[in-house]
Amino acid sequence: MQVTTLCLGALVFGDATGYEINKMFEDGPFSHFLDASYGSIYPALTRLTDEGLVTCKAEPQERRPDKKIYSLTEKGRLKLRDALQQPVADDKFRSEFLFTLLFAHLLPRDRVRGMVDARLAAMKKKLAELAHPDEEDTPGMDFARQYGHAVYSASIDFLENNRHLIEEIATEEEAHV
Amino acid sequence: MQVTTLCLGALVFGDATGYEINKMFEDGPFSHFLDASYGSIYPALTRLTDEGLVTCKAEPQERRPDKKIYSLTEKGRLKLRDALQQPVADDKFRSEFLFTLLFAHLLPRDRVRGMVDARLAAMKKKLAELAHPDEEDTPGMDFARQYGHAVYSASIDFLENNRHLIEEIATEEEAHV
DNA sequence: CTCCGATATATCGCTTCTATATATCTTCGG
DNA sequence: CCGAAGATATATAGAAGCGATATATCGGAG
Repeated sequence: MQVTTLCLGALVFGDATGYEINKMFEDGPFSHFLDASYGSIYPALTRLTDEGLVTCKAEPQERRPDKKIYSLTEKGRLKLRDALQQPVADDKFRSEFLFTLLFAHLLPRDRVRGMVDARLAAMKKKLAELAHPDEEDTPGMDFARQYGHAVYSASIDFLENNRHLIEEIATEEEAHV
Repeated sequence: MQVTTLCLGALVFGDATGYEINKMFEDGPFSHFLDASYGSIYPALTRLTDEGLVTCKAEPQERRPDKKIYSLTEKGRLKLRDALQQPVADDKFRSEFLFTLLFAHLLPRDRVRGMVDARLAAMKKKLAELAHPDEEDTPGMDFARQYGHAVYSASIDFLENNRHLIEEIATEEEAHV
């Protein structure tokens, strides 16, 4: 799924600037299961404008470059609906954390403990973000939020209950003292 | 984390060809939480060889190009150990499935049902792969396997218990008949 | 006995990420 | 009341990596 499609999707929720679309991926509703950055968003918006799938209204601003507000066209709406009917790629999970733990036996125990602590903290933060429904959320967002909450809960439980297994494997450094 | 580091890690488990390393990402022990492809693996192995972090032994084969077997050097082993002490990137989860469901209200109900069925099937397949410990697995692999099992179990449970929420939102097509 | 999938190496083109440059406004602590 | 830091906003260069493809052979299914 290309960034152009993701941008069309973002604009379904209302007109937005490139900056605002970026925020949706960074902090906003998409942040938990998608990512895209300026380097792909701005070129994508240009391409979409060329193809007539979005329109761009430049709003003049004093002492700064124009704010470019993008809106979905009817053609863009149809294109999105079409794209959403195409087969989706498998969910992908990427974890340098788990990769590193494959080599726990090569690492000092403190390093392993620190990594587990950091990951737990990060996941608990995410869990808190996902804990409460937002009244502005669409039903789809609410579903995604609950899904995320369930998965993070399970991850945290597993890590808390099983961290000793991996920490035992790490090399004990205290012998060096 | 660069592909070079991932390749160093792959070679800790034994000498291998580029083809075999690719399989580790596609089917093997890394497949559940990492990905890399020929386009990055082969160039990475060349770079690692140039830097003396791995050695390459060409094994002549009849009627085909030589099989190039890569081995970790002591220098490479140290480099890996060093790389594993660097801060790891956050885990990343990418789901076009959840993205598409954000627009469930724009999609025919059959499409949504089909997507959920497909995702459940894919996750159950993954769960089955992760269900049983392999005697050849290292402790780190076993930990990752159990982690994956816990997360997939939770995902499947959530989807089975809550799929009606998203399916109700989809547009009912039967009215058109 | 043919065709397909696995084995095996390798590269090209395109997409996309990371980091950075530029410029202004707001907010908040000292 | 000032200065620093962070938010707003656009945009691109450079590096990295994915997906597809090309080449070639072998074993097994049908």
